[in-house]
Amino acid sequence: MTKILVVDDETSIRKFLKVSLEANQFEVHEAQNGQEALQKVIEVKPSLVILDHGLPDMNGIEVLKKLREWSSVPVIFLTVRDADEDKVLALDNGADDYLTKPFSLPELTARIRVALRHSKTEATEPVLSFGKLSLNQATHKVTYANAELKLTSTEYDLLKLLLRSGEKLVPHRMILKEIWGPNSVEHNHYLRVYFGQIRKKLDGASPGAGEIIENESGVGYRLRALP
Amino acid sequence: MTKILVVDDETSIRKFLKVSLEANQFEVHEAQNGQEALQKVIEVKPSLVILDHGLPDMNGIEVLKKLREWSSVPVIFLTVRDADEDKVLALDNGADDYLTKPFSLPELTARIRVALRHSKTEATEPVLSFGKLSLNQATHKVTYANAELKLTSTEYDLLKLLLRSGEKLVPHRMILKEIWGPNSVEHNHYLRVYFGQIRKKLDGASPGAGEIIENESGVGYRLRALP
DNA sequence: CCTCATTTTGACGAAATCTTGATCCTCGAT
DNA sequence: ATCGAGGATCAAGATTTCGTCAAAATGAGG
Repeated sequence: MTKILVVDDETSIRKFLKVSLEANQFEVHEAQNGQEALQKVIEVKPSLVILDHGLPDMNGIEVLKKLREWSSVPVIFLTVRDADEDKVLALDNGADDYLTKPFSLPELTARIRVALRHSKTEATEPVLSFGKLSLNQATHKVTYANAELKLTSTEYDLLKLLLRSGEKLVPHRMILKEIWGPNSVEHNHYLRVYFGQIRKKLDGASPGAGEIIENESGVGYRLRALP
Repeated sequence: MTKILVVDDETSIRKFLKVSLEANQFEVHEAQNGQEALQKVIEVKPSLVILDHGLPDMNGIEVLKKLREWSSVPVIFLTVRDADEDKVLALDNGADDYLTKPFSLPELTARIRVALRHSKTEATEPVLSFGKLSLNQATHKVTYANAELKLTSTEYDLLKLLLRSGEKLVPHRMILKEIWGPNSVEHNHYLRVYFGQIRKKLDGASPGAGEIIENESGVGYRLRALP
């Protein structure tokens, strides 16, 4: 569940946001002042922070500046102040959005979705691995024990499919449907040929490595942990 | 210079934004309707689009949806409408921000900076390089091992696209839609011709250098580290 | 209108990849 | 021990994708 940290000294506003956001499937954490806010970002690792401008110990901008020294978590300012300088200051210091109270809840949640959408695109782990086998989805390169394999795109897709399932068995028809489409569920022979080629290339990189691909007779294929 | 596309049917607003944004060191382009807007995004390749809600031919949301089918350029809605549903609709369909007229210019420029900061790619690095290959975005000059290449603008854009991706693989259709627009995703042949020309020019600068552009059959192209 | 650089198309051989069939192997059931 | 089903391996042909060259179209500038 996506975690949101709400930072505001007014209890009523915190409670209102907590209830409202939880109704939108977010996990809400709270902080009452700047010090606690910074602390909680470390503890909770929220996906987004909602920050009030006026806090008892330090103002929102100061909190934001401190935060930006080491964190890039999205921050939405939510405050009663509507002065231009405040907005510009907040936005230029790393805030991702700025909303003025009174605000509408639908708008807030929409803007939260925008901020989360932005941060999500940056962080997607492109590497799948199993034992000494590693597949990089960004570069489209596959290595076994650091030796690069030269695979065709179909071979690559097949290996990716197995890697996604870890050591779980993948049934014949599921592989066929996924790679060759629903009209090819019969062509069991493709699998023998292609996995044969992949095994040969694995052996080329490291003799014996081909055995990482295991067949369960009549059922399907899976990856198997090698010693 | 950072390019911004302003889409609005009212000439007065376009002129006002043009003057204001140019004072902030942006290069401003204009479109009066949705059709022209989509066209200009392809031609001009702006770093950001400012979109009005009400356009003569189609409304802003429709333009946004069409745009999002192939482009991830940041979009800021700028409109007289202040209804919640409009905001939520725009934001959830891929808009990055939503401002209601009358707006303050400092706030708009601050929000533009936020949006550009998010799209991070271009804004910062004036020089892209990979191995002995180097491309200067300020001067539009490309060199390999310090020898200058004379490239046409399309060749330059293609090389820039690969350089931005480093050694990541760039799929055919992504290159095509990025350079020639979404109606050309089928014209695979362009890539062969153009990369052929670029390779020849690279070889002219330093024999063998053409091999820095690598093809993954059926998938796409990428840069490859040369010994 | 002409010129020149560039883009778009077409054609064709080369290379890579896919499909198919033949043959041999393994293992459990009879 | 034999048989048969599913699996592995190999290689030839079919097909797709690439790289290359060059001719035709386009279009900006003189």
